[in-house]
Amino acid sequence: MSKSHVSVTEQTYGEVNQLGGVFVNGRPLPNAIRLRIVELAQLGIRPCDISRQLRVSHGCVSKILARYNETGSILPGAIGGSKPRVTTPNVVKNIREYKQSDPGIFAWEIRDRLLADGVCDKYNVPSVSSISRILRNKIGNLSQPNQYESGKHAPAQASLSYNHIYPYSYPNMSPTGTKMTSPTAVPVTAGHMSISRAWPSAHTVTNILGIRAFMDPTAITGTEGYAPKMEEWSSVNRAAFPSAHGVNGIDKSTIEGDIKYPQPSSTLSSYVSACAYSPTNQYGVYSGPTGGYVAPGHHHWQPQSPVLSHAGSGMGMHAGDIHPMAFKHQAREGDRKPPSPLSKQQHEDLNVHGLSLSTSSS
DNA sequence: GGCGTGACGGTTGAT
DNA sequence: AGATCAACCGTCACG
Repeated sequence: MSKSHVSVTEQTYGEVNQLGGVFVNGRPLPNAIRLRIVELAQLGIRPCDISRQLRVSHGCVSKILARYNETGSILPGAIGGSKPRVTTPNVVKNIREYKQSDPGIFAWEIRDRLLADGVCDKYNVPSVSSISRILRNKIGNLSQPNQYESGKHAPAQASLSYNHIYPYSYPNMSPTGTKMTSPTAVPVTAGHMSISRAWPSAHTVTNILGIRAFMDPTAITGTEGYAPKMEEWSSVNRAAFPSAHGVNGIDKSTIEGDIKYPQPSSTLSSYVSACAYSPTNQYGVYSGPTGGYVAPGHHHWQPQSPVLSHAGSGMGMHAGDIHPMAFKHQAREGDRKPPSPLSKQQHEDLNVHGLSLSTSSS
């Protein structure tokens, strides 16, 4: 075990990997780092070099890049939670109706009917055993009304999605079953992430890396002083990413609606602050020594990369930028892992671990 | 030396 | 409120 605990105070914890990078076991790398990994890879930098420069294990780099190649997203998957229920009230209601109309119906027949009637689809149809359990536990004596129905039978309403009830919308789930935010569950926009960025010259990794926002607290103005939970944060970014397409004029229509939590229009400053961890952030582990990487005041990036420069990229950006290129083109949308369920606070301030990315080796 | 992959220990959030 | 479960995480080591 080369890992060593870094915690020096009760407020900071984390571990240092073999490369000297700080990470929080069990928690995703900051999106900024993830983004950096992808961006560096797009600049042609080898994964092994990215690994060394960012001090992220090569396995992680490989994983992030593979995920990006597969899904077009740099974002981590949804952590935690449980599988969505399939035995929704609507399903139970329909099962009861089937049972009432045909008391001798088999569970597998009910299952088929749920599919045939569009009450469920292949992703959320209950198993036969679940149906049997429903019949046994929830329906039982059909002569008795139950909680799900008080009077007339409502017709099977396949279109009655339980999105508003259940955070996961099966029809929107990826084949991998990754949970996806229901469109109606928590309207989200990512307008604040709709930023273009200038990217430094690819001539040197050092410049490319220029992670001032991580390194230089003075560059982090407007840090809210509160870092939301990582999942919230990542969910924000996850939700935010589609807007990048809007920036690219690819999928703007999908992001202009549901703006419920507009973010400051200053995408640069807001995102820089969002991506910079305050020293009192939740983990504290990425708020290590700063300033040694990019000299404050000398941070000015020019849009030079043909790969990563975009319209309106005149503004210098910091490491925390979520760049449109963080996603692949829309054609990838189909196989992207859907975003994780959005939860309560994720629309609030974006904060990313401050990074201890002292890259003196460069 | 670079890279893909699985085990591992950990976190998270819904149930 | 706490336990359980199943998702995910990044690191590490191996091939």
